[in-house]
Amino acid sequence: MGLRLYNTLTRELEDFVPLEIGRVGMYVCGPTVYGPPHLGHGKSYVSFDIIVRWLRYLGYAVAYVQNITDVGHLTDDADSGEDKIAKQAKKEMKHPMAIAEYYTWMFFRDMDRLNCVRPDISPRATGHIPEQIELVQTLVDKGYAYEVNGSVYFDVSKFAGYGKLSGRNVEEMQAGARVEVNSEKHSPADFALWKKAEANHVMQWNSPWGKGYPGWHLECSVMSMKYLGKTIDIHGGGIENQFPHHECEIAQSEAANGVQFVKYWLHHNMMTVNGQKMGKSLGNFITLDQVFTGQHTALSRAYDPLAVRQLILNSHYRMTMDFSDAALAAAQSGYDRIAEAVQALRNKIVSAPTGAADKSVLAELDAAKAKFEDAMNDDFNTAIAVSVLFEMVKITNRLLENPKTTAETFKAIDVQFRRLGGDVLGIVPEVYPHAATADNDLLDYLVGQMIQKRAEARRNKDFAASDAIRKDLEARGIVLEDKPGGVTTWRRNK
RNA sequence: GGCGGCGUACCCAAGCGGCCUAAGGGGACGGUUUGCAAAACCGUUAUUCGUCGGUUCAAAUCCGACCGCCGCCUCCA
Repeated sequence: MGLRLYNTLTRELEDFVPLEIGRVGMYVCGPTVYGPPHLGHGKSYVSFDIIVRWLRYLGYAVAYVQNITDVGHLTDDADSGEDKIAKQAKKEMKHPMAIAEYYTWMFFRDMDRLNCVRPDISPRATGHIPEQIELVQTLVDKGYAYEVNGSVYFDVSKFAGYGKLSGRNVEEMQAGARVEVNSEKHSPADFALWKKAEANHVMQWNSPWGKGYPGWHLECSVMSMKYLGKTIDIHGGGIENQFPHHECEIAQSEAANGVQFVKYWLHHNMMTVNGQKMGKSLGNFITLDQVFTGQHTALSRAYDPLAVRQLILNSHYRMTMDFSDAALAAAQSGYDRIAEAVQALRNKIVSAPTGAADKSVLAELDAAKAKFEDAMNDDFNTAIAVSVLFEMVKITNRLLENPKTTAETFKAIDVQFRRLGGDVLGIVPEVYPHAATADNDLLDYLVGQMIQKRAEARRNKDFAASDAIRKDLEARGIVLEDKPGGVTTWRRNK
């Protein structure tokens, strides 16, 4: 079975056929950098990270572009209100570019912690002002846009396909529109390509229409075209951007180029808190950093970034996910369970007897892999994919109890964990941060000394002393576990 | 008002016409193991999928109505 994905444009599950054999151009709408990234960003970019990773697993050479919006757009409606980055800049008494710089850094930091692969290109909107002006000019020249008083608007009535992505038509929208009519526009549905800047607007550029700044929708069209071409395979983003943002991107791009802009539109759904969308505007968001440090009243503890990732993968990307501390705690427990098994497995490879890998285990692994691949090919069903990892955990634990299991058998399982759990899902790291290996040698030695002291106390039936040692270590985040055969292992439990 | 989506066990969540008397995780309870823990293992926890109808040999899955919740139509992941 090949890859099938849900295309928002056609509202159907479609076979994935790239424009060019073996290559995929993928553009994902990035964040506007005026605040710390929150759990919603996590769901968004983990979702697309998985898609990129899966395409690469399938052998495609993927060019992954994800922009950074560092020009503030407007806080209330399309034609008035304040630039959000400028607003934050005033608040922090910094230059808008300093704000963008700082939150861009924070975004990358948190995405790295979530184990998202970096985009191949992270273009900034401010780095593409000439190209944006060029596109506006093209649209004016072709008669799709008009200038009024230093601002340029796209004339929606000139573009027949407007509404094809979101399934709306202009008349219906106007009936219930919440937007105040802007007198400059020919029609309320028209949208700004270029806005005239007032003198006190910090971010502004020269243009054929005077000093101004670009409209929000413009950057994605421009950067997508510049780095991936006039028609791209995949464009991703949040469902809330389906309209107007993506609809406007299509109108601009197709009007200018005369060819289809995007073949497959992929939209992920929102993260909610108590059933309400989590958003910067709503102020109900929990930042990723707060989750990783436990610094939020809604959280009972700090969570592993990869446990957050696992929580996100636990549901389908097109479904809303209601966030709760309990759900995250459950994901953390599940993550720990996989981590325990994988670490035990890797430790065992060293001491297990040599010999050929067990054929029946290899067959089980193949069956698991097939199930995993089918699930991922079915519109990226990560929930099933994660469940396959748990099946592998079961196999692992079963074999760990059998002293005859060979190192080759364990190696085969580890390879599959690395491939599916690591390369694809990104929830099984190459090396666990707190694993008793490598640079933790000294700690391993010291804890080993304590384990010996405790073993001695236990031999003397001095359980008070042995329990004291265990409690003491536990208070410092080190858990001792007595395994069958008189072996005691340790692990960290922050 | 228009457009879209969701409602599955105590919680999260997959399944989208027959292999479903419904994956997987968490939790809870019982058992094995253990000096005690921890971890692991075994077992139990939805004859039922918001409600009511309909289509079908067959429905959680399709259709209709109703109830509840959410998103978009203003910036937003």
